[in-house]
Amino acid sequence: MADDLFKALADPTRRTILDELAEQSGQTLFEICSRLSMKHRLGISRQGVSQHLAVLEAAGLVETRREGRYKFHDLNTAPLRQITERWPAPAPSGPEESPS
Amino acid sequence: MADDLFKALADPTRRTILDELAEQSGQTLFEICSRLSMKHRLGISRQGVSQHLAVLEAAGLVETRREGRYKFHDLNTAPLRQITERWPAPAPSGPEESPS
DNA sequence: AGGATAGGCAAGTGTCCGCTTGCCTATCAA
DNA sequence: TTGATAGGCAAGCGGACACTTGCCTATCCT
Repeated sequence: MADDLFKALADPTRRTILDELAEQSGQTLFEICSRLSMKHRLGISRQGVSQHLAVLEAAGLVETRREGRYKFHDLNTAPLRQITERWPAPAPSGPEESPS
Repeated sequence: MADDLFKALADPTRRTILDELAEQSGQTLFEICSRLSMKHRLGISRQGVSQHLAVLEAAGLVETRREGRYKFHDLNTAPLRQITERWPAPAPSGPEESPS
């Protein structure tokens, strides 16, 4: 379950894709391809990007909607919360309200 | 930079180690080894765990302090923040104070 | 219909990485 | 000093994964 999330985040190209979708949501596969190529100088094939998107979708980080022959991709940051929830920041050492 | 962080989180055994250090900080290599073996039924060699700890330390997620022949390991959750900072939650759609 | 565009499936390849094995160093106790 | 404990270094192996290539399906436009 969480395995898919961390595996998806492990690849730098996939993280760049998330960056692009954060900047502009609803991009198609070809748009993402050209952005990776132009902005980030990433020489990667269309199928490579498609496979990355599949991994991101399996992790719940990307959601897709189909319209005709277009498939739009949207970022979903919700799964990222379980990371900081799993290893929460330590309780502050200063004086605190006792919640008992 | 962030590369080390995500790579460190990518492995399930390393995430379990973080769990153990979150539960009890300041464990030695041998303590972590026996916990992985007993609690989690993970058959892994001492060197395997040692290598995992090195990766976690390179990512800043684990800090170590040496005392005599013992080396204690502590969890540091601070690097996790850059994840949620990189892809922040979308602005709420409800009525909001205009910050202009 | 037919071409063009947007995307998908599957097999093959090279590389990185998790893990083990074997040996070495350092600190402590008897 | 000798043995035991805690940890480190380096080479080697096997599997997972990112990426490519080649071909196929679906939708749109003229």
